[in-house]
Amino acid sequence: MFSKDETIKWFESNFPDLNDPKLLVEIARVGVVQSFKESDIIIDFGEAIDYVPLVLKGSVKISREGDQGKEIFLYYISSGDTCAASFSCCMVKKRSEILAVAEEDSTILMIPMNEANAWLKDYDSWRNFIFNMYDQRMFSMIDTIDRLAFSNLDNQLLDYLELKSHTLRTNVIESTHQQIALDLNVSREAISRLLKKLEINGKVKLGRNKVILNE
DNA sequence: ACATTAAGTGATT
DNA sequence: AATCACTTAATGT
Repeated sequence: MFSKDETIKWFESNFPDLNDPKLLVEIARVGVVQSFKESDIIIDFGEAIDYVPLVLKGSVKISREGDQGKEIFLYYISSGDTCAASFSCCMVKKRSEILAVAEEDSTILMIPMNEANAWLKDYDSWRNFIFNMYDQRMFSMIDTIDRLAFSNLDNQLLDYLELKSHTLRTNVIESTHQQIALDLNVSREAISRLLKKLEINGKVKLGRNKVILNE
């Protein structure tokens, strides 16, 4: 473990935005430093969350429980981050919707949620910090969703259609699936199946030898 | 009507 | 995601 002074120093270098001296004193007063080994479970599904974790060292993988108990990766938090989800869980006094596992050996400063909550109104720097975290996590989640929802080829195909439509100044693209497939170096079947999806999603309309790009 | 070519589909790896 | 094998649909002669 680490002394209070060491913790504060470490804290200051990792969380430069939290530089309010009074806030640092508070953090030192109520914060508890905990160490985790790689793949240790920090927060499990359904566990009550009564503290906000601030990562001093290492990194933590946050996932959600999926359909058949499968883990769905949400995002990583690492030095200088906190888990936005844990905070929202605290606020509504719910049990954990998420699973937090140490990705590597990690050191985490636990802030009891009562304090974390009170600081929101007492310290601008704390409030900004938490809101920034929400913002960042939101974007990193959107990124991961994008990667899951659309394979490279989806976007490639849409780009291809849009480019062609733009250069030909028409949204009716007269080419066969086979031609498109050749241009994109994939099999004809792959194109047929993707176009079908795009049609179902209302992006295009299909006809023989043509693809009509919707607005 | 028939042949040809394009597109859709399921299975397999 | 590729390949295969097959079906179904559209189109030309």
